[in-house]
Amino acid sequence: MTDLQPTFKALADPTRREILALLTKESLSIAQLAKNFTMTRAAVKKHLVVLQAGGLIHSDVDGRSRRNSLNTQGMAPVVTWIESIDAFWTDRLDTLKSALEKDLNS
Amino acid sequence: MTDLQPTFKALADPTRREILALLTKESLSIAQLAKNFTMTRAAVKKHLVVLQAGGLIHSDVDGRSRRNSLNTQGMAPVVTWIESIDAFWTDRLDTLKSALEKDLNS
DNA sequence: TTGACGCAATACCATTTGGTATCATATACA
DNA sequence: TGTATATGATACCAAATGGTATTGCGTCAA
Repeated sequence: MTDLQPTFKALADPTRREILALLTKESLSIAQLAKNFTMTRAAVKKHLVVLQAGGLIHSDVDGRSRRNSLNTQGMAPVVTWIESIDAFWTDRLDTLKSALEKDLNS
Repeated sequence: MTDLQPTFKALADPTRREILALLTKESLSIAQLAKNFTMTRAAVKKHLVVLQAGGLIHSDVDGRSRRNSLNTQGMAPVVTWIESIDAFWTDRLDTLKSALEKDLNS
């Protein structure tokens, strides 16, 4: 059984969800991300650490900067858990997953 | 735009997720739920309040007891949000695929 | 080599959170 | 009625959390 906690915890903060939403558009450095918020870069950095612990992003060194990118595969444990709670969502989520798998295999 | 925060917050605690898992099998009173944990009944009650605020359960009076039941519809905002993140991912894969094909053909 | 720039790390602070303990309220039943 | 049972509500505590401020470390460019 994978550890769901870090991922659920990462998703529980609105700032972190907004960071993820921003990263869906493009990979961004901390400074670029921080421009979207009123808080300091250090605060944004802390959120990135939590997101990384949840397996939702990864960051790669790029010169003296650092590119933070989305890792939607990290959402998999959450999706699986939701499925386990009620079969109602299984169909909807299965459709979503097949779409992803289709893309991955094509 | 529905308020995702109460639901994500409700899901962020392992005890609360376990309560939801227990409620998938049957509706339970606070006392019955509390038997599954080492914490006090009052602590379980607090978790139930948070789950209710997240729209994930509802509780109906039943004599001097109270039946707590799962409300899987409450998961809808979360699923929708995840879809919004994943929808990007499929697009992103398409972009990547086109870029690769372009590279291969050049 | 020397700044300047971007990020990392740490100390520190206020607030939130998960928990207990305790007391109050409502209902079933002898 | 009176008592036991189940829940509700509140005060309080320790730890986690989200934030700032500050300091230090690499890396690019003149």
